[in-house]
Order: sequence, then structure tokens, then C-alpha cells
Amino acid sequence: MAELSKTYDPRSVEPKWYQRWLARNDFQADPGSAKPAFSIVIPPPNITGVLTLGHVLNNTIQDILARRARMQGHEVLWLPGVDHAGVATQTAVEKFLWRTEQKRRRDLGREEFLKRVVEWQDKHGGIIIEQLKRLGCSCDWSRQRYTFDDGYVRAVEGVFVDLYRKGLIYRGRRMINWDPAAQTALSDEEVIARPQKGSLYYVRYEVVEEPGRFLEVATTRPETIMADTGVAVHPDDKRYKDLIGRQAWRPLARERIPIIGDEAIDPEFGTGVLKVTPAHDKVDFEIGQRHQLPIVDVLHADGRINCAAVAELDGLDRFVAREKAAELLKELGLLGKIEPYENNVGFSERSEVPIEPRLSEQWFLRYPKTEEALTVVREHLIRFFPQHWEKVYAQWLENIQDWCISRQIWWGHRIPAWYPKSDAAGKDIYVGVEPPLDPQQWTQDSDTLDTWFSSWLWAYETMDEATRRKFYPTSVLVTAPDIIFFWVARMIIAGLEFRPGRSDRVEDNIPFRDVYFTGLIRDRQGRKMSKSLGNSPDPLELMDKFGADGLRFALMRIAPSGQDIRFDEKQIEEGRNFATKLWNAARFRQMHGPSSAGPQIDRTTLSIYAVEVLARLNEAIEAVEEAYREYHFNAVAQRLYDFFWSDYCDWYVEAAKTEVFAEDISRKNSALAVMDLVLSATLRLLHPFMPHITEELWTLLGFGQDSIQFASPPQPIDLEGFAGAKARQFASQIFETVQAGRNLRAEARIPSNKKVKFILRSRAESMGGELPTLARLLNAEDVALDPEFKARAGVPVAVTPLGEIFLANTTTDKAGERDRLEKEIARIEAELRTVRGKLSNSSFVDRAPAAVVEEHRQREANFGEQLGKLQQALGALD
RNA sequence: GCGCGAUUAGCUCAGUGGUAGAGCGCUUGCUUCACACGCAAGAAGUCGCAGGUUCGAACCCUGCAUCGCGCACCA
Repeated sequence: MAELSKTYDPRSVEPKWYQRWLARNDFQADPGSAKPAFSIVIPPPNITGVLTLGHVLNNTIQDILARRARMQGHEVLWLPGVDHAGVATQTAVEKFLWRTEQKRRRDLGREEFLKRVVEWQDKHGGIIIEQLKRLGCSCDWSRQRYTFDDGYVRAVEGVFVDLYRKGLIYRGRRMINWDPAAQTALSDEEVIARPQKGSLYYVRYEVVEEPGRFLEVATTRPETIMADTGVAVHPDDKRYKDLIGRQAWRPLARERIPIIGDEAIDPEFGTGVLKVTPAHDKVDFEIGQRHQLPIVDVLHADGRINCAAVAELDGLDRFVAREKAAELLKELGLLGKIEPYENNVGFSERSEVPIEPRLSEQWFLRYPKTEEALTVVREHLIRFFPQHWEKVYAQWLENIQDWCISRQIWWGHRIPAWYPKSDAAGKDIYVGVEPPLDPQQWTQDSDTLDTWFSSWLWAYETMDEATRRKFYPTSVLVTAPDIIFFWVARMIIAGLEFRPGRSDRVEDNIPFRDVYFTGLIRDRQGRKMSKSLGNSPDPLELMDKFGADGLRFALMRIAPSGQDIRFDEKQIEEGRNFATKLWNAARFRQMHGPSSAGPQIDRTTLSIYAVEVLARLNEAIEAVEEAYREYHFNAVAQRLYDFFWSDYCDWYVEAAKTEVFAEDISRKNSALAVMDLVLSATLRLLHPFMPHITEELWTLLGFGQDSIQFASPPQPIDLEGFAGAKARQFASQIFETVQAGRNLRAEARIPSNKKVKFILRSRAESMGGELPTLARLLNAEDVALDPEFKARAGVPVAVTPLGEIFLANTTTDKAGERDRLEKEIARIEAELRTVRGKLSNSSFVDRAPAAVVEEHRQREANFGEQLGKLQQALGALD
């Protein structure tokens, strides 16, 4: 076996193993396998995207689950792929086009533009996949899918046609959310409300029948006054009741408009008078419908004013026009006060501009299976982790609105609907996956489908028939909570509606059994990661600095389940440090001879420290199992970190050095066997988190013939027959004594590297055999056992469970020693008071569990004994 | 307005009824035969506030405050 180098170099080790795994086809899933299935579909990243920390978090979790399942003997399918990401990709290409050629998409035309998008896709499309490989993701790359694969496209179209024939998809002229920058309709979910500081303008509308009498309207949007087709008040509002049925003069594009009464008006708000603008507001549109008001649209698609009647405003951007309209009103003497005002404005999620409510001809989906979708989650056929997302999900489904699925962008699945060229009114529609028989006579709908209308089929449309039989429904979905509506809920609906499962039963058709929602990664200040803030670190750089394993482990350790994550590079450094620790612990073992693939332990040679570390390993194994059941990855990582670093390295290895460096071969081999047991188990437990370094060490130490990827997870070791409880207690007492002794050294200001003598006044049985270890852990020249030791005044002493330990040959400052003892006595006295207080409370003694009471009695006795000894030592000072 | 989450050491966070924890940072000592990406010792917290339940509350209940998120909104 080659000697391990002094430092671990992830940059050479990680790619080496990843290449080997790929070459061995270790990640390929076999639908014909007899093993139980475990499957995950990747949330497809945008094809032109680059890896973010969010991706790292998300995909590390999926990889952990996939690798763990593989070790447990499952046939694992982790199905990767990418999303065409309609608006995002198109916007990126448009920006590029403008930067390089100063051209807009319409300058190129649809066909040429799409050619450019495909070029862009081919150039940037593979990047994120390569980055996922760098991270170590064990996806079955032979099955990589794309939402624009031929079969997938046909499936999307097929679903559209199916839903159209069922009457669930329809075309209609409705109020939709219009993005004036991207110039497309959006779904409600793509609109984000943001508080905006603006103004409330009070505008006076003169009553036609009563010149000189004015209705004052409070509005935030004076630039849409020309689109007003009514003025509304509450029907019971005494101030204005008499005016209902009369008319008012519209102040811009002067015209008579009716004054109407409608329940929707809040008399408390502003002046209690609303200007009704059916073309540019959802509520106004509904009011308009109720009162048959005409609809006047005064905005261009790009958000500029379209109103020839008011030349001063015509062609102006809507926000410029707002100020200008106010000026015009002022000139007319129709503007009252202007108040500063903050209200929520809907912004486009993508282009970050305020959306415009707009009346438009679009395609809509009336969601099917919403009741069933609620039921499968409520009854936990699908389980959410953390569970509280169930409520958010339910709320959305209970208030669900029809989904606007058509987009006026070019990059996407073209809507499979055709209109006859002869029929200008477009009443006659052909909808089908195949084009109409005589294509010359028909024109295809120019719109494309919302990207999510293809993503919602991802859980099953990425699988062929055989794969689906084995792997659908998938075991778990790992995703960020911000797409719970966009994707998770819609996939559930799709599964229930299209029934791709092996039978018609609901449990065979849901897309996944568990959903794990990750947290969002924020920066140190708690801000969201964003390009514009420049606060999102590049994961590739982090991997170069700290290794993929270091990044993975550290991120998992700091990611509390269900909570947002504050990111700090310092914490990633700790991941790298842990990898180094692992490396060096293995290196230490390897320096003392070859490891054993099947280490045997023997009760006659096992030390008390070995029993202790093996017992703690057992506890760690169980805690890890428990944490996995609840998807508490941070608990798994933390537990393994603590066990390995503290229990194994700091305590066991240090204690075992006595045996490792001693003459007794059988005891030395016993210690090495324990190290092999612990190292082998730890590597396997860590493998899902840190696949590369664990594989490297597994191989170097020779723990298995095959890759660690397929090694069985470690099982707790049976410690019956090793006098477990007694050995553990003794080991703990030794460790406590060591800590007390080390503290004495430090208090006496003895440099760490200086060997000193200790005296232990103890009557503990079999103490003698542990003195060398005690000495090693204390860095002592010698620890003398003397049950009758009488200390001179001023010798530093500490009380331990094994007796008193003295720092020999040390001249201490008497006052300092007194001070130290008094402090210790005060501390113990306080503890005693607390315990005695409880024990003298009859309610406690009568009602608390017997074990708890017994524990308190024990503590009382221990503290009493310690106190006596400390007081004795204090007395000896004089 | 409704709902969800958070509030514990300087910082980031564990801790769901019985002796307040970790890492980082800080102080001190140490290049000792795996590791200075390390070892050892230490200082540091009335667990957001107020009530309640309980023998006992960081933990359960109620209210409040602050911060964050989601949904719905009055122009």
C-alpha cells in the first residue's frame, strides 16, 4: 500500500473518481433489476443556467439520498435533465443580440431568432451539467432529458389537445397580467407584489347636471383617466347617493361618463369615489361588466400611452405620463391635493417591471383534480418535509384561479392550434398534435406555452414505459419552496389527471411520495443571493478552494431543515478542514500497518476506551438513521462531525496511542482493529456527503473489494459481553480526570509541552493499568498512584470521580490556589443548593419519575463528597 | 387583513419537559512521533417580553413585540 501524502488534494482525487464511476456505469439504472426501486427526478435547471449555491444545496441533497439508497441495496434512478426556460432563455438571447448586434428579436423575425436561440442553447447548454458532475452528482446521464426533446414536445402538445377536448383548456378575452417589458401575458404566480412609494392624486370630476359641483376621486394612476368609463360610489353612501344615475365630466379626453353605485366601493378609502377604468384594472373590469361600461384601452403593449385625443400624453411612457397628467390636471384646475402614498404594485418576476392588468385574448386552463390534489397531501399519500408547507399548498389550491398558459414569446412549445386563413374572426379553431390536413388554409397560433406547462409533466414524461413501471412514482422530490405552486402542485395535478402509473390507483399515479423543501441561501446580512447585488459566491471557485466534498459537507452541516441558510465562506472552510482531518486520521492508521477489511474484536484485549468509542459509534449510527427519517441532513452531518472529530480523534486515538506504541502485540492489534472498525464505518456513513474522499480512503485502506458506493451501511456492533456499561463508566471517569488534570496545568501556567508529574489519590480498582494512558493524555512525565497521599500545603489539587489529582513538584502562589479552590467550592455549593432544594420539595419527590429523583440523589451525594474534599484541600493550605 | 416561520454566547445556529450546547471569533499555552486546515485550557447566555399549565418550562398554552416569508388587498 502506498504511503498517504501529508495533505489531501481534492483537485486530483475528485475528478479521478468521478471519471471512474462514469466509466463503470455505476449510476445507470436498470428497470429490469430485482432490487427495490429508489428514484428521483432532478428539478431541471435552465439550459443556459450556471451553477448557483442553490443548485449545490439542492443537488447535494439528492445525491446524498441517491447514494444512501444505493448503499442500502436499492436500484437507484436519479434522472437528470434541463429545462428550456422560455422567458429566461429568450431574455438572455435578446440581451446578447442587443449587445452584439443592436438588434431586437423582431428585426430578425421569428425563424431567424429561434435559430439564434438554438445556437445559444448549444453553446451554453452543457455548462451546468458539467458543473453538476464536478459536484459529484450520481445522475444516470445516459437518460438525460430536455423539455425540447421530440417525444417530450409531442407529449406537451398531446396534453394540450387532451385538455382542450375535455373542455378544460379554452381561449378567451380576459383580464391578464401583462409584462410590458417582455411583452407577454403572465400567470398570477409570476407576479410579485412589492410595496411602492408613490402618490395619491385627488382629481375633481365635475357633475354634468350640476355645473360647479365636483366629485373628488383619489387615484394613484392619473395617466389612465382617459380610459375611465365611469365614476363609482357605494350605493349607500349618503354623500353621493343622489348622484347615482347622473353623469360626470372625464377631466382628460373630456367626455361624459356615468356615475354608478357599486358595492365594491369602500366609502372609507380616499374620498369614497372610484374612477372606473375597465381596461386597466381587474376590479374596475368587473365593475364595468356589472354596469355594461365600455372598455377603452389607452396603453400600447410596451406600456406607452396610446391616446390621440390627449396629444400631450400620447406616446409617453406610463410613468412619465403619470406626472404629465398631473400637470395637465393642475392647469385645468382639477387637481386637488397630492398625498405621499405607499401601495403594493405587481411586478413581473422576470423582467422586474410593474405589470399592467390588461384585457387580452389568451389560452386558459381550468385546473382539473384540485380536490384530489388536496386530498393526497392532506391524507399524507404525499408527505411534505417540513410539514408546514402543507398549509401553504392547501391555501393555494383552495383559492385557485384558471391558469393563463399562453405566452407571447417565441422560445417555447408552440400552441397546437390553427385558425383558418379565410376566417378573420377566428371562430373556427383546429386543435391537434398533427397540423391540419391542408396547411395552406390555416395559420398556427403564434403564441407559445408557459414553461411550467411543460415542466408539470417532468416526473413521468422523462421516463419510458419500462422505466415508469419500475420507478414511477418517484421516491422523493427535492426542491426549493419558491416553486411549490409553479411546479410541485402542478406536477401533483398532472399525475392525478394523466395517470401515468402502473395502475389506476391514486397511490400509483402521484408523482412522488415525499417532497423535501430546502431552505433559501442568503448572504451574511440575510439578503437573498442575487446577480445585481453580486453577493452570490461562485460554487466552482468554492470547489476549487475547498473541494467538492468540503463544500457539500459544510453546506449540509449549516443548512437547518426548513430554515433559510446564512452563508459564510468561513463555514465552508470548515468542510475542507474536516476532510483534512479525515485524511490524517486515516494516514495515522495506515502508518501502523495494513488495515483489515473484516476487523475482529476480542473481549480479552479490548480496552475501556475502545468499548467507549464503539458504543458512541453505535449511538451515532442510530442517531443518523433517525435524522435521515426526518430528512434532517444537518443533524446527520453534525453528528458524524462530532463523533469522528471529538469521540474518535480527540479521545479514542489519543488514548489508544498507549497501546499502538506499546510492546504488547495483541493489545496493539486490538486497538488497530478498533480503528479499522470505526474508520470503515465512518467512511461509509460519510460517503453520501463526501463521495470522493471516502472512496479514495476506502480504497487506500483496503476496506472493500468493490467501490464504497455499494458497501452496506454500518450496523451497530454488539457490545454485550464486553462489560459495556462498567467499561464505559470507567472510561468516562478517566476522561474527566484528564480534563481536571489539564485544567490544573493550565491554571498553574505550565506550558503545554512541559512534562510534569501528577499524583492520583484514588482507590479505584484496576486503576493501575490505566496510569500510562492517563499520563499520555495529560502529557505527564509520570502519574503516581498513592491512595494515602498527603499533600503539602499549596499543592494544586482537583477533585475527580476517581479521587483527587495533584500537580506534584509545583510551587504555586498560595493566594491563587486559595482563590481557585474557593471559586470551585462556591460553584459546587450552588449546585448542591439547587439539588437539595428540589429534593426537599415533597411534590418533586412524589410526582417526578423515580429515575429522575434517583439521579438527583446521586448528584447530591457526589457534590457532597466533592465539597468535603475541596474544603479539606482549602484547610490544608493554612 | 389572513396564514407560516424565526427570536438561545459577539456571529451562525443545534437543543421539544429534568445539570444551557457546537463551530467560528476572542483570551492563554503549545511546532509533542496523523493533522497549525492542528492540540489543550479558558472567558462569555436573567434562552425576545408578559401571563398561564406543571413538582419542574428555552421547550407546552395564551397574549404581545420585533424581523422575515407567503397569500389576499382600498382605487
